[in-house]
Amino acid sequence: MKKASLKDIAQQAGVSTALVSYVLNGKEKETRVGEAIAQKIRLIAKELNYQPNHLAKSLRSGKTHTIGLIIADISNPFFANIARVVEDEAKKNGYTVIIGSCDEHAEKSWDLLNVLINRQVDGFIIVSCEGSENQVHYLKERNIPFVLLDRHFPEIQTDFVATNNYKASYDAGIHLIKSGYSKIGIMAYKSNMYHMEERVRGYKHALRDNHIEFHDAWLKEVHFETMDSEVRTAIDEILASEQRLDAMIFATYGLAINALKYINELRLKVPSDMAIVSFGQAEVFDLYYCPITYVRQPLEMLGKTSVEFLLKKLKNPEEGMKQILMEAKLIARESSKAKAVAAG
Amino acid sequence: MKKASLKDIAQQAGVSTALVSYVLNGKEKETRVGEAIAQKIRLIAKELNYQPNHLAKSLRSGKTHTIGLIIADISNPFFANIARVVEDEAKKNGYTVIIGSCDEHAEKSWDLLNVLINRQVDGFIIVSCEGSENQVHYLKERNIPFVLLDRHFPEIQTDFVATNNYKASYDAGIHLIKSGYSKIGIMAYKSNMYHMEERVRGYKHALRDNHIEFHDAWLKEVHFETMDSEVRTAIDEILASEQRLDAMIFATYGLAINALKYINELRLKVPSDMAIVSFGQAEVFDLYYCPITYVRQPLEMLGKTSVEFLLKKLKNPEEGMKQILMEAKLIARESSKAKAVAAG
DNA sequence: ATAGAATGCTTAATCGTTTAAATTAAAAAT
DNA sequence: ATTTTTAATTTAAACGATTAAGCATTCTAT
Repeated sequence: MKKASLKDIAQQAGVSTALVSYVLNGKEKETRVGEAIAQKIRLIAKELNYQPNHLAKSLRSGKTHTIGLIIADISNPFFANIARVVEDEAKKNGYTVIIGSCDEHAEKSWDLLNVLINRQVDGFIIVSCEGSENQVHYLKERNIPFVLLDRHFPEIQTDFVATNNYKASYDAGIHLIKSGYSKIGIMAYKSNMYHMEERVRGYKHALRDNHIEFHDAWLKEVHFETMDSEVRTAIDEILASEQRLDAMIFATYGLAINALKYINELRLKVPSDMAIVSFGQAEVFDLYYCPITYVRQPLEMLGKTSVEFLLKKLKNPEEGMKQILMEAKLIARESSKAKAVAAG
Repeated sequence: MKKASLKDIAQQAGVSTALVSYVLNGKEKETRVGEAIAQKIRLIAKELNYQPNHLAKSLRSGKTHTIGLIIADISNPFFANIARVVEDEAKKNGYTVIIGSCDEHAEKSWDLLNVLINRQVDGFIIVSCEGSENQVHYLKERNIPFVLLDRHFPEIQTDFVATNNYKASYDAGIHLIKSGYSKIGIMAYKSNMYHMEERVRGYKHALRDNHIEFHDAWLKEVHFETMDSEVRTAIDEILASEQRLDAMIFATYGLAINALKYINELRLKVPSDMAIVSFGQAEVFDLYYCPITYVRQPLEMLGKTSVEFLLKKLKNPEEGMKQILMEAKLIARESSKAKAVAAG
């Protein structure tokens, strides 16, 4: 049994497709369709289990009610969760989301962008990866609506929804200092992306404001692709140095996971051998023998707001630029508890 | 600047859209397009950065090159990962995947099904939830191609790709018994889904084959929606009973996570207080103070094969029914290590 | 020279909708 | 008895692509 189309209904009802379209779209009033014929049309539609063809609708209207979501790394649970939020929120508004992960590769991101543009998505929500500025410019030029999520480029004027990473990292530093730690390192991705730089900057300022001198060796930058080995090397270096750190901030979930694995192998104890605060959030942090203190980003709000911004823009393309920085919250757990000797 | 269409190219080249279509689809030979004009068309297409409109193509061809993937619970990392595999594999073959999670609700699954059918997906890959048999029948009647993934209904003849859950669970039981445990419980979802029943059956047979009497109190069934509290109650009961269990099998990842959280709260030690084997896989199991023994399902193969089956069916709808059961592998870790007194 | 084949291109229908404009018929106003 | 309004419906173009069929040319063979 083939799918029923407007035509089929029209034939059965003995009317033109226009009438059917009007009735089924609730425009009977404006277009003055007779009550009797309207009833008949609705009945036949139900009988044939009519389902409109989205392709045809979209082709005609130029709107697909589809959002392209490009995520820098879907294997990161933070992003996976944010994707869920975006999907749910979009669905609530009658939009479908097509998700793609570029795995932190600008090239892949570019491919995705094109595939999704071909698929006629109405707009994009993008967690940008390094080196994708040109793509942002492209979207602006082509006048394709989009919102940057979680990461943005301060030098490009765009809509965005992101976390105040500077503040989050600053808070993490302050928290460790207040808990009695003073030799505090940070591990981050080697990257010139703004959100990463902000995390390092916040950490540095926390030290500075507490008259702790920052040493270059305290900042460990590793490459995303070769994280596995570089994290180990970095931790080896930290342990070998005379200035033995007593606490570390991990700027991302992935770094923390890799580091924790290695720390376990080395039989180091958290927090006595090393206190830890990490960005990102996941069940792992709860179930680790020593629950990990982490920076909780307003995941739900980030996702929802990004959808909200985009949909507003889709409804009214003239809408002004929307930018928002949301505050993260430090969730203190065992992994950063006050040093025995220090003040509680 | 608006998107260029075939018409735009045709106008610039001073030819009909037919020629442009032929050239850009590589049919110049069959349709005998002049070499000079073909060159010109290709050049103009490049200049205008022509991107074909998928909607129009699909409307015409009846093929969207889109697969609907309905997942029972995307918050389960096993499913999240399998979704990734499906997506990657589909992309390799030029297909886009639209993912939806029904959160184990048949009703939601039904909605998703309809939304995706409206979107004209070419076929489905489905991780079914309880009570969705009617949906499977519907797809069969409507002759819409689909493959069931991970879960299937033995009483309905369909294509499917799944794990041999009976064997996996049997192996888990044997492993615990060989490691010296004898009072072995299992926690599962209260469900009459086949995959769940098979897991319980496999466990029971492992006991039987080793002359261990199964007690009803050893099987704890909890509801998916109220898992949080019911898992706790179940564990409380186990601890309170005179027949104190020394090992447990968790039939799903979600159950294991909830149980481990509670076990931690109770300060029980794994495996000395209770050995554990769990289905599912995730980083948590690695980073837990005592790495968790788990059943590794052939995630990659499951995902890839399901795509393969579906695409074959799309290419040739007359293709015969394909069913496959894949073997899981038990990954032994600390959480089920041999009891001190028992044989190593 | 001329039928027939080969070549190169256009026409027009089609997929399933939407919607402005045209048409017709009936009712109301003159 | 006309004209004007109002109501109810149809027509047809459009969205952007594909493709079978048709129409001119030019070339080849008789």
